[in-house]
Amino acid sequence: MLTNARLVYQPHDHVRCMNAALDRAHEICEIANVRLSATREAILKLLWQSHQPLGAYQLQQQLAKITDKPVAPPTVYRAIEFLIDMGLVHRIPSLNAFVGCPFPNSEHSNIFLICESCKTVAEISDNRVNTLLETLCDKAKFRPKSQSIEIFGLCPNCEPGKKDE
Amino acid sequence: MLTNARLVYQPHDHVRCMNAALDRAHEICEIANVRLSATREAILKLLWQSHQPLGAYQLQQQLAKITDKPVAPPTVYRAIEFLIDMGLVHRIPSLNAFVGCPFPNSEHSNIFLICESCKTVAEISDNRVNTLLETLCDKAKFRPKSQSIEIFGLCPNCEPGKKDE
DNA sequence: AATAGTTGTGTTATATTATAACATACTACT
DNA sequence: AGTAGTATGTTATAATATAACACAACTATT
Repeated sequence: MLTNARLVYQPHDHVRCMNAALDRAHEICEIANVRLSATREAILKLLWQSHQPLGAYQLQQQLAKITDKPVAPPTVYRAIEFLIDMGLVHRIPSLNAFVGCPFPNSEHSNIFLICESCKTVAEISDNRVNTLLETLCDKAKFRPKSQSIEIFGLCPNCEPGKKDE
Repeated sequence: MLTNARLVYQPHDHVRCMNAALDRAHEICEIANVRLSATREAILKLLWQSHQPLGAYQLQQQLAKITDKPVAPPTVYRAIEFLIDMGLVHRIPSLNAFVGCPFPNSEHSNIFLICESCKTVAEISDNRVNTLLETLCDKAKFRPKSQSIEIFGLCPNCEPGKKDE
């Protein structure tokens, strides 16, 4: 099992967290021989400002703040598309929003824990879930290609009463 | 485990399928003492025309065809919201579309098998998945409230080569 | 360094999905 | 019939996403 839940739910050196993600991104793009252009890197960096997903238009706005020349929606969507294709970013369908992927090299498809209060998203990658779902698909004679598992609820910081025990 | 996969993937008496769903809906609304108005029933019926999900604007168009007075989007969305609240319909977030729920009385949260070719959606309800996901949430100290599990791939009818063996 | 081919971005317009806000109509109960 | 509650009509607009074509930047080769 792979997860960034502990990290996400605790105060941590987020700058390091972000830099690690950016470093991984550079590596991955280098290996794949594709360009992590300025726009693409900027979008990725914005997505790593926090563990809350951002919508395309939020990204557009924030990009306008830090750049001189504001960009139009297609540019944002193209950058996002690239990052998703490279496995560096995930789309959270039910939120129409995007979040940086904490372990882009993992083969496993991922589970998102979405806090309904603070909107923080943690990710879990677990083989048992995949195996179980594959078994179910098999029984149904369905051939799975990809999946999206979103769990909504309250993260430990927003859970009323006990914060950490 | 509960599923409508077998049914969905095989030729079946769909009129009966639909009528059963409508009957269930009437029952459920009666018990809950809420109104399954004409518009609401029409929308539900449209969603049960097939096992392919429909978007809000597709529903609007189809409704316009069978009714004399076309309705505006809010009416469609309100009907959908009602049906979702009653557990009679599901939203498929990644498709921005809606589909009739085959076992509205089930407590379990559901898994959608979405065929990328014919768009058919089958549903599975399985306790082991829920249990496993709860265990994972527990470890992450995340309190789950609801979930959405979408699996994309090919249904047996669209799987190239072997149709049924 | 000039060229051509590829890849990335700019720009404009528009499609698609969803909701806010307020007015009116319907329904069930007394 | 009157009234409270529920459902729908209507208008406008917000929010999300993409199509289509022009231009620019990068890369590899000569």
